[in-house]
Amino acid sequence: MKDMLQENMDEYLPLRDVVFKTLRQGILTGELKPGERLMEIHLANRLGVSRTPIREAIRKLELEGLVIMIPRRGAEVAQITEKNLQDVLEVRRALDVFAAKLACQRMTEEQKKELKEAADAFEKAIETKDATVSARADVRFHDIILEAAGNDRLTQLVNNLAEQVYRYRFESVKDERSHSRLIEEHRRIYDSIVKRDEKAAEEAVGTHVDNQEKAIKDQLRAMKQ
Amino acid sequence: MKDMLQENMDEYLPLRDVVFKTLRQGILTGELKPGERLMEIHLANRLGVSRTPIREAIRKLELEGLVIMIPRRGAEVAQITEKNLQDVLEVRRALDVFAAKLACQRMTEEQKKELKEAADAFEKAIETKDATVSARADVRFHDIILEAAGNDRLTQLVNNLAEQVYRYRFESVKDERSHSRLIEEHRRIYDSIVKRDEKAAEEAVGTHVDNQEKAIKDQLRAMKQ
DNA sequence: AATTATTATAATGTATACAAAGTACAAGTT
DNA sequence: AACTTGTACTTTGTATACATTATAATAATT
Repeated sequence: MKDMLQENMDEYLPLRDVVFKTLRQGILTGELKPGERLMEIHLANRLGVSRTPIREAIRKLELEGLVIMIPRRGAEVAQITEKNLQDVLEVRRALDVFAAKLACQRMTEEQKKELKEAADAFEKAIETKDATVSARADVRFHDIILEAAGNDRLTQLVNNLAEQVYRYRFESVKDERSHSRLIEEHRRIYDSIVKRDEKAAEEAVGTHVDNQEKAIKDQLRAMKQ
Repeated sequence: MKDMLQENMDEYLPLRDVVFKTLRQGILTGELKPGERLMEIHLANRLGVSRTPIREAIRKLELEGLVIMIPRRGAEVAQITEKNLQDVLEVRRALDVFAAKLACQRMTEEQKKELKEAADAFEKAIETKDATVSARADVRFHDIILEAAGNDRLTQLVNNLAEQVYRYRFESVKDERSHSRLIEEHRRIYDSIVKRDEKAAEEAVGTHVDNQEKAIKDQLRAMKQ
């Protein structure tokens, strides 16, 4: 009874958090374009709230690096420069590799089973050629590794960094030419982690992220023209 | 003339940022203790501002992980659990090691000179036995390595993580028994980076952070009693 | 015609107001 | 004595108001 109450409590979300999620989604999906100004009154009207929750959401986006503040002019969606993207990808690679290493040391038998299921589900998802389904399965696979790494801060940082390049990654899963490569890479990652072979896992994740990086950069170059 | 104006423009800081820095400082120095509630009206009165800048500052602290929000109850200073500290230190170690590796690849001759100066300054600072001066010199040394790594996102993350353990690190520099060890470690880091010996640099930074970690944990255990 | 002033408009920065939820404590009930 | 119930009070969540600064468009001047 008390538990049920506790559960339903979770449903309450302050407007600032709703706005935060909405704006972040908008930025990541590209609905809000880099350089676009985020004007409080406009957003408030559009979302049907007052300026206060908007402002508080923007403060969080600011710290996350998704918007930049110009004093007395307001917020605008952060530009993704090539250097910036490079920096994010570089750090993400390091952290993903580190997560794989930790996962080798800490993964439980239960998690091994989950990882196997996720790997299988990913291969099936790829076959459906539904990019959304594949992307979700891909996320699930990596989430299990992160969970196995057992470091909440690491999880938070990797997820945040992944978010910053989200708009591009989706496209990379779409590209059918890379499907067999993706499956192969996941298999190598799975095998090495299950064997607790740290060096192999680090290497497998490293090349996996490298390839993703290449795909993203191709994408970016294509977009520029 | 325009430049001067530009410069003076920088002096303007929105109250929210002043409050943000003030509160963060308060948390990191321990003036605001873990578990302590941050009540908006009290803080507003104490700092002589309205609730609005306070709230916006809290939103940023929330995302930084320095305060936690309890819905409809407000913010309180985040507890540092042992697990949490462990997680932060673990990630910080990985990123610091990574920064050293990048620094080996990218450090310019100019930066090498700066690093030498910083290393010398650190040794002199240690001799003065003034903990504040030593700590500052220590920060300077590590900042140069980060700068040489040439990755802004990495710099941001490392600084943020360092901040989370700041309240303990200060104490570790104070402990005179560790002085010779610190000097020795800095020398090894300096030497390996200048030689662009990635493996050695990674190892040197690794043990440096490990030792720091031990010191912090001793500190924490001592505080508990 | 180009450039500077002027002025109206709109946006941010900050403070305040008000409603809803949470807290604590006293009074009443079993 | 333990447990509700009620009530005053505090605090957050949200909206709005006001002041200051930026923006843009028009008029005035060279």
